[in-house]
Amino acid sequence: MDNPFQKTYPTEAMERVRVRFAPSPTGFLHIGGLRSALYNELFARHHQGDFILRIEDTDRTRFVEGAVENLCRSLEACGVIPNEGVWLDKKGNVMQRGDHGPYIQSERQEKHRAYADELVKIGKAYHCFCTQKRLETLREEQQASGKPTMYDGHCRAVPHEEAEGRIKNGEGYVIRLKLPKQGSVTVWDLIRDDISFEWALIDDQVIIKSDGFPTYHLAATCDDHDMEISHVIRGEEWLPSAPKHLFIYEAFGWKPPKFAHLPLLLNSDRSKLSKRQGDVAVEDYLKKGYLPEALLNFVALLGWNPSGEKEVYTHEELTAQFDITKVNKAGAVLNVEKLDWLNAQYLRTMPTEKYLTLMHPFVAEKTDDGSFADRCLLLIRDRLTKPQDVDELTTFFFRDHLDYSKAPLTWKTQSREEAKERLEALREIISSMNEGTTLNAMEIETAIKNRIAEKGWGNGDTLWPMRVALSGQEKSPGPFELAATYGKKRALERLEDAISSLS
RNA sequence: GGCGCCAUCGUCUAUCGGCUAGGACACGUGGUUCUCAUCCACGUAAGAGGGGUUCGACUCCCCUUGGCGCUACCA
Repeated sequence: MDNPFQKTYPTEAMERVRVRFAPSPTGFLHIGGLRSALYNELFARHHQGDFILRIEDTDRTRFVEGAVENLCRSLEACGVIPNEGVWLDKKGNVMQRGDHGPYIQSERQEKHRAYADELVKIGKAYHCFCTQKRLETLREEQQASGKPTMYDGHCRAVPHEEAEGRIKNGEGYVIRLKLPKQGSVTVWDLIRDDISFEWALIDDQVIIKSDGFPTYHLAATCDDHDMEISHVIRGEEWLPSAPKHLFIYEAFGWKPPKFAHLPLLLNSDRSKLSKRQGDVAVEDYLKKGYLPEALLNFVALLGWNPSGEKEVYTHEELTAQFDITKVNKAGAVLNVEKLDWLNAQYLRTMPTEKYLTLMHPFVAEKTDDGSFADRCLLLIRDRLTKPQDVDELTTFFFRDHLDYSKAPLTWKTQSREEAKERLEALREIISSMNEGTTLNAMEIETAIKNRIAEKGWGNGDTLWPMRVALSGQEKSPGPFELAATYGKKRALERLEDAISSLS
């Protein structure tokens, strides 16, 4: 009854949901960007709408070669795929699709220009001839006298004809919004409800720079309108400029979209997530071997959750449950340990075939024996957090000989003679076993446990030497599994090595 | 400085006025066990402070404090 979102949320009747992720191509896809993209995508899919990728490259000084391709690849790797806008074809070329193009902002410059001129014409914007120098001095003065630093409206009063003349004379200029000087404006946000701002405190924003390019404020707003964007879901850093955007919609008599400003992702010290403190690039996480599904799951739950006690969600489940109004207002600290845990969950529960296919590249160079490699991978599955851990966990499998100086072959206070005696017995048991193609861990266990019982030995004084003989490690998978994984021949070679090292 | 946003375990969060404040990660203890890991069980741990409103506030309102964002011809 008193839910403010019932105003018109989630979508007005018959309205087509169209949302966009609009990054600027300054390098790589930021993990926070991935979350923004995901929330947009989830919202769109949930409401059977469109998810558009638009590239905001109006700042030519910040453009990075290859960044667009990079962005697309990271999104695709994570399965957050736009159905409209910029995409990469099979050869990796940047392409565009949809009837609302172009989707690369720099290609829309003429439209932006026309909109800006229109705003000037209807008295909602004006040409400003103030030099950088003047603006600097102004700012310094304001700072010195403790006043808010903002444009003083110096060129607001320049008559149209004079402005035309000065432009004709080649004088440099920008176009600024002619914002109201009094009253207030209220932005309605799906996550934060109503937020009010005093017009008097908002700067006359530059919408066309002296290089003729539009700024974000004009370009994004006009493009959102042209592309019939219904909901603008973006980072919280845009909240303070939302009134300017609203002003443009109203100036043109356009119906504004609904806004949802997402909370920021934070470093562990609660500052805005930065490169300085760990990885922020999606590609870096992927390179480290984190699974896209895990990363997506992780990022989705940073600032939102479906309020059950479930932790692991598929993309489909996220889509079905996603509710933009349930997104948290507070920023969220990135907790890599939880990502590790999630990743491990995925590694353990995915189909075995998929697991092996995924992991194979990490051991492929170490052996030609594919079946042996698979057995090794299966054996370490429970001890894996990320694929890159594979190396550390498997190297001993593929060594010709193990270095037994690193871990004692003797258990606790056991004598070398006794350890050797046990290993010789084990060698005899295993060599008498019927191998087939591989040994079976259960059979080995039964045979060895029988012998232990028969002789009155202890588990520790038999199994420890065996396990270390096979692994060369203090910590490793169990001895029976190791023997089975090696196969009869290799297992016996290892035992032989260990026995001679005890002689 | 100005404007805005925010505030539950160390971290991510549940709670839409009734709470013995729930879950997950991390951490600790115990069990299984030759080791480690897995797995299972258990445990430590939170409503920033102060005022209201109310029979009743973690939940609503105000103030304070703290954190963050914006304050560019960057997005």
